[in-house]
Amino acid sequence: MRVSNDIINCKSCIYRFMLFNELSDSEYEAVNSARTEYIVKRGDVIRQEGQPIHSFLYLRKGLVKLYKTDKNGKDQILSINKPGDFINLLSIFSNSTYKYSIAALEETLVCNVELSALLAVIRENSDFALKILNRISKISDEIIENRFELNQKQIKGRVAHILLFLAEKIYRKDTFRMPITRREIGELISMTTENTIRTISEFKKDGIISFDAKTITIHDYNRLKNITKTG
Amino acid sequence: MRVSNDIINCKSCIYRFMLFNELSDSEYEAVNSARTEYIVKRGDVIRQEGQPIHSFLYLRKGLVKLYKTDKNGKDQILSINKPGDFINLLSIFSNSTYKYSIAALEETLVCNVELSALLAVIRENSDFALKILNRISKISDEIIENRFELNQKQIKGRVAHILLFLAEKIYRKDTFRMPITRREIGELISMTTENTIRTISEFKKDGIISFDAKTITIHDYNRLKNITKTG
DNA sequence: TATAAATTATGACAAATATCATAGCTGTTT
DNA sequence: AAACAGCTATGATATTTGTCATAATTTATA
Repeated sequence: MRVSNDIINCKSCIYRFMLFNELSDSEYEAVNSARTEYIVKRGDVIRQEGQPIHSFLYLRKGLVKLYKTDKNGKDQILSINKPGDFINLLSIFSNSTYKYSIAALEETLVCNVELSALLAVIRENSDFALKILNRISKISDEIIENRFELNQKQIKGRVAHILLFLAEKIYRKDTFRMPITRREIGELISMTTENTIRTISEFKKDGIISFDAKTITIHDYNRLKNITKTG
Repeated sequence: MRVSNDIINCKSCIYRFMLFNELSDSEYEAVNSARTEYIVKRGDVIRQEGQPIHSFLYLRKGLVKLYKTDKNGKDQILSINKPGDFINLLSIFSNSTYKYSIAALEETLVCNVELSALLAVIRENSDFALKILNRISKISDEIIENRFELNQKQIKGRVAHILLFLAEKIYRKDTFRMPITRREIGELISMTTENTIRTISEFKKDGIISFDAKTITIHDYNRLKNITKTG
């Protein structure tokens, strides 16, 4: 019952919300009663760099980006998060204010747990604390691993990497509505919008993908995977 | 007494080893008795990607690099660590084997705490667990922030960033023995060795720095800082 | 100390990426 | 439906970075 209450809309959630199964009934109630939810739409900024941190945030539905704006006003996107992800875990324990911004890429259901409730449970339950340590390490591993991968690729490999990520990790489908603009892909891979567009057009010309204004279809996974390795 | 036992050779250690001051005497003894130390010299690999994780590692003296080798056999350096730093904290809680390699950049005194002893203390002492959470978040913040900074700079800005890091964060001196080769600087900033060398030579020609085979001196901090902003 | 190996240095050229300009397309608002 | 803003598209050109070659210097080692 507890689990079904927390699982929405995403296969991987079963695995992800297991975190809460570490808790006793009373601990779970403590977290749950400190929880609020709200819906945001594409473009809404959920949290902004510099804002104070009051809560622990996770997604029940939708898609968000974690990003940071540099001094030239350009954004760099650190990660894209899906239902079940704890989207501000990296910030909670190291800073009193956000180091990154979070914005919705589509209609998104955000859950808010009062930070004090989470901290109380961590204090009570050391196994839960270790689970949090594990989760936080994995999140940071993923971001670091991602930058490591991108750094050894040129633009074609980087774009291919993102397209595969969307198809395999986010949508688990060959055809999907593109959740991010070409500019945002550029912000993910640290390339200009123009060259990102050029690269995607080239993939289309080569028959690897096809797309219209709304959706994109991946036709040749092998070739795309090859490009992430060689390009 | 406990503190003096843990402070060696580095101003920032007083701050850093405060972590252990969270512990009761018996907890501290548990950690301390599970501790061994050994000395390694420049080039020695302390831990290698893929090795199983048995211990918690920190430095009492020296300098190490955390790095990862890509499929072309090229290294990317994620961070440089100094005395007081916990050099494998990111790996401990997320994986059973190392995701990064660690190697000494100079003669280094490494401390090893049996992982089981650390975990036992974390289980007993939730404030200590929170401190570990804080530390791990800061480490990952630093690495991510670093990549964010580098991504918005061209080669001159990146090299300047590293030189300032060495002078201000590691040595706190204008003149110091260069701990890393030009190739390693390139591996830190994701640029080729040749272009890294060219850039450093250019700084010399411009009078911003001077160097011989062993040491380097920074003459114009302002100009170097400016380059990190504009370049 | 002699020799080898790695590092630093520099030039010429190739390749990748950024920049600037312009235009068509799509979706939103009035 | 018209007007607008933002996104996609593409060409021309400039800039940045990488690659390859070669040599001097430094460091490590026999």
